[in-house]
Order: sequence, then structure tokens, then C-alpha cells
Amino acid sequence: MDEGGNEAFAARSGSLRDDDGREEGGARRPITLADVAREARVGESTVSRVLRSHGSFSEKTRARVEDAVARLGYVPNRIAGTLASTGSRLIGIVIPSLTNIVFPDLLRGATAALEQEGFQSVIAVTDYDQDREEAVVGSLLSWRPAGLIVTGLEHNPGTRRRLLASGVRVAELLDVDGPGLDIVVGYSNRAAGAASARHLAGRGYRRIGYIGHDLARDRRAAKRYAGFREGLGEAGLALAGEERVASPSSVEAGRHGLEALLARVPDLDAAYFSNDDMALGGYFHCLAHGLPVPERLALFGYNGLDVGRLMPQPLATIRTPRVEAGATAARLLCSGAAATVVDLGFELIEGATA
Amino acid sequence: MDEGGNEAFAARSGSLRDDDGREEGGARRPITLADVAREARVGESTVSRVLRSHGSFSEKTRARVEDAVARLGYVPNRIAGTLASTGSRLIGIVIPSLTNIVFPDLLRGATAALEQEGFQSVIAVTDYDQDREEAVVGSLLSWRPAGLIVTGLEHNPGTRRRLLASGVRVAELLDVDGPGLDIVVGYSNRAAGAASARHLAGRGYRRIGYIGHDLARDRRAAKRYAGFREGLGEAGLALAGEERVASPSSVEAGRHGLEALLARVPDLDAAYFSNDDMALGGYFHCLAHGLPVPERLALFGYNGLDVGRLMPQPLATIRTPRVEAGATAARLLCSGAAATVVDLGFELIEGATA
DNA sequence: GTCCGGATTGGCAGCGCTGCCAATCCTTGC
DNA sequence: GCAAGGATTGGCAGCGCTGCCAATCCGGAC
Repeated sequence: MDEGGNEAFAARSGSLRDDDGREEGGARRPITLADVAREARVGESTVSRVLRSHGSFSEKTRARVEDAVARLGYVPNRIAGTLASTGSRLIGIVIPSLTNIVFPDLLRGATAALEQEGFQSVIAVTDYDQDREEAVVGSLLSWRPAGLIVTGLEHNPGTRRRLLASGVRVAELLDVDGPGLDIVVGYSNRAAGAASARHLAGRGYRRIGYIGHDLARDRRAAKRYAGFREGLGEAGLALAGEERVASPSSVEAGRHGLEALLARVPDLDAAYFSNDDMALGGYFHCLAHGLPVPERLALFGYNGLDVGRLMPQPLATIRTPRVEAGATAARLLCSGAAATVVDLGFELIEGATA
Repeated sequence: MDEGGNEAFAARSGSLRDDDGREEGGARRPITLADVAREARVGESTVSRVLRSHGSFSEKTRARVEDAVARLGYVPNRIAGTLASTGSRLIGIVIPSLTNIVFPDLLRGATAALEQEGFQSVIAVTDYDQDREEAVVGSLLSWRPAGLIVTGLEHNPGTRRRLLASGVRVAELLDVDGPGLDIVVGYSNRAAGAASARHLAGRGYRRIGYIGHDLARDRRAAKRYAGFREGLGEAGLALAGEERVASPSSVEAGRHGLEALLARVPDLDAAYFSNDDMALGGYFHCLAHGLPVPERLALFGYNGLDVGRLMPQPLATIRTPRVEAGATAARLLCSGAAATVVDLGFELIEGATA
């Protein structure tokens, strides 16, 4: 190892023209590309080219540079790199919540695909609040990302304006029911709701109730709800009752919601939940109170979580391709595809609870 | 609005000395701080000061600047800001998985606290692979973060070296059983395992089995396992049998794991699972096969997920302060606290399954 | 009216890296 | 042996913003 340097720091040179950095008690400064260039006795651009495998250079040069990098423990500064080059390799991802496993799934798909393309993701959470969405979108845009992945098609005017004005590519996920800004990847929540209604009606259920969570915030759940009512209508039915808890969806909300609804509408023969978490709560209520499922009460969820498949009776639900949606959106953004709508569809899982 | 400019772009000036940017068909370029300064007829540093509420300026100036910002739709470029100032406002977070809700919980706590401090987070996932951890740590370090949050205390030598050499603050989370690099926030997995064993032994269970997942990758689960065996040993007991599935933890792995174990060791009277997801799967197995819980078989989990609390019989488990750990680590990192170990402890929940 | 000290303000040199362009080094062909 | 043309290479001007420092302004105090 050379004098005065350790793996990650070099002695800071004492004056502006002295580049040798051998001042004795000087402060330490991070290793830069210039340090590597000096160590390898090549130009800065050459180091840059080698590190990015971009442009041409000889095998001998590559070896010298890589050697110097290893010797100095150089870590490239992507902040500087991004500023200097025109486009960043960053994608911002905006999701409403980390509590519902649906969004980590989306993240999983997106980050995996992104990584493959050499992109990194920055994540922000809105808590289902459109004002917070506007704020985090602004915050993400200040990193000059190559693209943004947001959830749903509904945004307040400020968010919409910022997104449009920024000129960055935007992918809106998990919904295709409505006009999108640019790239849209998802499935129809409305159709999913309708399909659920048709399924229950087709099975002969007539006294069907709905247990949902905060629909004002979760617009996709609201669309499923609307689609569900439509589907019931087509079958000549109407909701026999409904219970909406003001909180986000959860097993707890589902359990207590079903309990409350049954107290009001005891002769329900089926319950449609705003998602699988809620439905699992409902299932637990039935188990705890000895209500035979689906004989006494049928249950239907949404999302197709693993846990539903493993219940003693597999949950009747709709499986949504969340991971795939994240991955598809990421790939489209990276590839610079034209504005488009990708409807990935969904799959109705009959299960054994309805 | 001035001629030739719209909300987010200004006409690019045709030559290097012409700053007026009124070339007719020129390309568009993003609005910069210099544009705002010109529009507000103040200096660049003044705009910078106003935007960061840092330094002093008159009320009149603030109004003019904010006016210009609004008129031009200026979005500050944090890439440039970070490069120019010494420290970034970024914290990197490295987690092993997004599939297990534990890590989104950690993220939730961390991002909430970080946001409050004006920091942004960049997230990377390792899939429980130490080599991938090394790679993503390198990748995160290239953003020159102010700090890094990683999971667990076990890292391969390369990761350790990079972390140390980088000079950035590091917080290691969710475990306190072992030496840390810098800041450590978590709880003792070993003690949790031992406490679980003592609880089961104290309740009179004697034929106790273990159902776990891939312990080679999940070092914290391995520590709980070790602690559990120790705890049993103190009570004069030994594991009556164990089943390890090679996959990550899941409801499915728990259900099938218990089934397999019971096939081999039918007279088990209690089952300790590597976590609540696994335990939920075990519970489902019992329900599906009519095994009375806890009379025929007691169940014990780990993590204290909501779902366990809402089962018909609340799950006996250990509640871990995951969200709090994320938040604590984030706050310590931001505040520049000294290296320290924070043991947040855990809480044994008796539940009704043991 | 003049002077003083604090409040404001503007200028400008970098932060570390990349893109462009010119300089240099090899080959290969004749 | 010489020139043409591609392969390598180095120099350096920014990318957009912040930090430092000097310049300017302002409101009393004298």
C-alpha cells in the first residue's frame, strides 16, 4: 500500500495546486476517480471507460485500472456520475402502504427487473393519502429519476401536473379502469368485482353482504366494490348489507367487520370482502363461532394471497399478478417503450369457501 | 409566463455565452436554479438560501423567489445539491426479503422516522444471500449515503470491509446476539428462543418438536433455534423431533412441515415454529385434520404478527418491536449518535395455542 | 449628516464524473 | 518505408448546486 493512503481515504492535499496529498497530519478525503487515474498512471477518462466497460481500451489498461481500484478500495460516486451524464439510472416507486403485502409484492417484481437492467429504485410511501403522494412525487422527482412507478390512476391535480411537467416516464400500476398518464400496467378492479359477484350469484347465493375498508382512500377497492354491485345487479340481486370499517384493510378489520355485519343482517349467506386479509379475518370469525363455511356462510376475497390457499378450506378469491405487474412496468420504463396499457388480467380461484 | 418557456423546460440557449435562451426552435432543457435566479432577479445563492431556509434573506426576497419557483415550476436537483454539499440526506436500507412482513415493518418504521428528519431512503434486497448483500452494500455506498441500515450482525468479510472502509455510519438491526460494527438495534433472538422453550416446558409439554425453515440463510432464526434447544436443555428436555424445510419461511412451509414432522413423530405434544407464518400454517394443519389445539398439540410462533392475535385461538408467540427498531435505528443514524447497542427486548404473548 | 455593525446579497470556485474532441499509437496495405 | 485509418488515450469543460467570502445595504447612535 502506498504511503499516506489506506483503503478508502487519502490524505487531503494542503493546497489547491498540490495534488500529491502527502501532507502529514492532513484530513482524510474519499478516494476519487482522479486518485485511481494517478495510481494507475492513466487518464481520468480511461478509468471512467474501464469502469463502465464503455468505449475502447486495451486489456493491459483494464488490468492496471482494476488493480489500482482494488489497491485503493475505490467506490465510484454515482451522485457525481449521474450529474455529469444526462440520464440517471434511478426509478422512483410510490406505493400507498407497506402494511398490505400486495405492495411489497409489487416492489419485489419491480426491483428484481430493475436490477437486471442496471437500475436502482427509490421508494416512497403515501399512506393512501393523495396529498402525501403529491409531496413524495415532488421529492422523488428531485432525484431526477429516469422513470416513476406510481400506484393507481387517481392522483390529485398537483401530482398530475408535476408528473406531466417533469417529462419523466411514468407507469401507473394495478389498475386499468380509467385513463392513464403514460404507461399503465394492471388489471381491471371493476371487472374483478363483477366477476366475483357473478361467481357468487352463479353458485346460488342470494343474501350477499360486503365487508370493506376505507374506500375513500383505496380507490381500487372502491372500483371493485362498484363492479361487485354492478355484477349483482346483472344477476338481479342487490347487496343484502354492507359494513365498512374506517381503517385500512386488515385481518382484524375483516373479523370485526363480519361480526358487526352479521349482527345487523343475520341471514346473510355470503360475504364479499375487500381483500384476502379481510376475508381471512372473516374466516377466523366463522371458525371461532362455529359457522360452517360455506354452508352457513360463503366467503370471497381478493388478491389470491398464499395464506388463502393454505387455509383448511382454500379461500375463494381472485388472484392478481402483482409481482408480474411490477416487473412489467419496470421493464417497459427501462426500455423506453411507448405509452401503452397492459392489462395483465386476473384469475378467479374457486377455492372451497364459496 | 415568459416567452419561450413553459412550466418545466426552458429553451436551450444556442451558444455558451448566450444566456437568454431565446433561440427559436432550440431543444428544451430542465429549469435550473439559475433560471429561477434570473426570473426573480436575485443571485443564485439567494435562491439557494431561500429554498433551503438557510442563512438570512428578507421577506420580500423570499416572496420573489417563491413566486419565480412557482411560475417556472422549478424542481430542485438533489443530485447536484448532494454533490455540492458535503453530506447527503440519503440512508441506504438493506433487507433480506420483502416476502416476510417483518421487513416491510422495519422499513415502515425507518422510512417514517427518516422522513421526519428530512432524509430519504434507498432500499435494497438481498434474498438472504450474503454475497448479494456485499453487492448491494457496494451499490448503495456509491450513492454516498449518510448511513446504512442492514439486517443482522452476520456479514461476509467483503461486506464488513466495505462498510468499515466507507466511513459511513451503520446500524445493524433485529439482533443483539453478537458484536456489532457500529450501532446495533434489536433484541436477543437467542433469549427469545430460550424464553419460548421455558414457557412450553413450564406449561408441562414434554414432547416438543421444531418446525423451521432455511437456517443457513436466516441466521436470526438459527439463533432462536439454538436458544430454544438451550432452554429445553435447562428444563431437562430435548427436542422430540424437528423438521426443516429448505425454502424460506411461509405458511405453506409451516403447514407441510408440521404434517411431515407429525408423520415421523406422532406423539408430539407441542410444536415450536421458526416464526408466526410457519405457525399459522401449522395451525391450519391442525384445523384441517381435527387436531385439538392446544390439547392434542400446542403451537408456538415468533414475531407477534397481527394475524396470530386474530386466530380463533390467539397464537402463543413472542412479539418483537420491528417497527420501533427501524425507527430507533433511523433516528440514531440521523442524530449522529455514538456507537451503541440498543436492546429493545421482546414480549411473550401467552395466547391460547399453548 | 456621518459612521458602525449586523443583515442581505451576489460571485464564483469547486463537488467527482462523463462526453466530446483532439492527440497519439498501432496496424495493415502497397 | 510510408500513409491511411482504426484503436487508444488524455484533456478539459461542464452537469446544477452549495459554501465561502467579499460587497452592499440598512437602521440607529452620535
